Amino acid sequence: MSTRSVPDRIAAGTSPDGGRERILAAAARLFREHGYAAVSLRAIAGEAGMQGGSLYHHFRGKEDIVGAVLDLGIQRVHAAVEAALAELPTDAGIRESMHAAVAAHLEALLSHSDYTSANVRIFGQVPPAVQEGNKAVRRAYEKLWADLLDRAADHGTLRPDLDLRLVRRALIGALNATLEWFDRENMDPRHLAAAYADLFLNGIVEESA
Amino acid sequence: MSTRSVPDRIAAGTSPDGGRERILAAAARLFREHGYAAVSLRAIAGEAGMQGGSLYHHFRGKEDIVGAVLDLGIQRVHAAVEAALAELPTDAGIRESMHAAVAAHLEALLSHSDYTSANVRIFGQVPPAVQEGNKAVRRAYEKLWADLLDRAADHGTLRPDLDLRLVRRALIGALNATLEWFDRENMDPRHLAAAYADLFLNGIVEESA
DNA sequence: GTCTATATGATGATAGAC
DNA sequence: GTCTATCATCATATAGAC
Repeated sequence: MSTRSVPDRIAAGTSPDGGRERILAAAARLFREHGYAAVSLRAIAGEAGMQGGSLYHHFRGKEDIVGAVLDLGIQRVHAAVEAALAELPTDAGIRESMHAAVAAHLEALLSHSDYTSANVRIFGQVPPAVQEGNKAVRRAYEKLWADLLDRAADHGTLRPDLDLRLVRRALIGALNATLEWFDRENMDPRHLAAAYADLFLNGIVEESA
Repeated sequence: MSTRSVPDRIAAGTSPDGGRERILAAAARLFREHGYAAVSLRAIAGEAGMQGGSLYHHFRGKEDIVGAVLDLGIQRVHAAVEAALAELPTDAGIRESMHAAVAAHLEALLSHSDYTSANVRIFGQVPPAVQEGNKAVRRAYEKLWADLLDRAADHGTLRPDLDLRLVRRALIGALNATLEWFDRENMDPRHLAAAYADLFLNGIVEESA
């Protein structure tokens, strides 16, 4: 039995998962900035405070590392949005639900931006086997949004001529694109969320007619 | 004076710019699929039907090639949208202008998808000097959209509380994200353009109130 | 304008000491 | 669990023949 607390073990680098987590954080940051192929295992190890060969104690290889980074990039956003929707009253309308989901997505997206941006940027560049592994995680998150929009449509609060698949893709595309320009120094993510939810709910023109 | 027509010279690979264009097309396709660092000059040369050393007759090196690919990815869309807007009557409203601009952006984006997708995917992964070179091209295209939205706001046809910078970024983000899933076999780009223009103009909820 | 050959260095992965 | 040493392979860029 360990004689050190969990934080102490993490600080000492002897936590069972401390090494693994340090490696993933380093990999996410480097993959985001330089792409998949440009990042050497030596560079990841260096950022994580170890030598190249030590990575193979925690992961089977480069594909194993990037697979974990890609999955975390989706799963953290998925968990945040799921939790935000669970906190809403059961009779919440589309405006309230959309705002909560958009705000949770953006807050998680921009808080874990090394993982989420790495996912958006390099998914299309990793080996096919790694892509396949991440697709299941992606589909699970897409279903959350599809269900949210379907429920609103069933309640008659959405315009009936919409293609909800296109709405979902446009919305997620616009949200994820914020990774390329958003700067916490200049804007509050909650302001961004309010503006984006309003934009998709109401559009830009003054009158509907 | 050449005894062959321009198409013949291009087909024979003896056009003054045929080699350069073949190299750029090959590079765009490979950069899009595998990322910047993953693509070797030998691979680009092979796709273009030559050997590695021959590239240096047309370009100074890898950064020169990727810079040209990134610039073309923006410039071709910019030119298409500019031409579409120029064809509109001078008294065209925001609905007509938005639809024309969205349709032209999507058509050019998806027609030159190797160049445009390479730009979206690898811009953040190329050396800083290459990024700087492409930023001027990006800013020029952003100004076109900023002017379009500003004119509509001046005419009072937009909701007055909008942050037009955010509207522009959300719209371009949603449009460019189509590169990751759009398939010409399953959808007409004009249908996509109509749905996206309508979505941003009118939003998704049934009533504005 | 394209070729071959080459200089110089970095890569992913592995083996085995401690 | 981390280290060092090493293998085989691949990279960009250059030089010079044709």
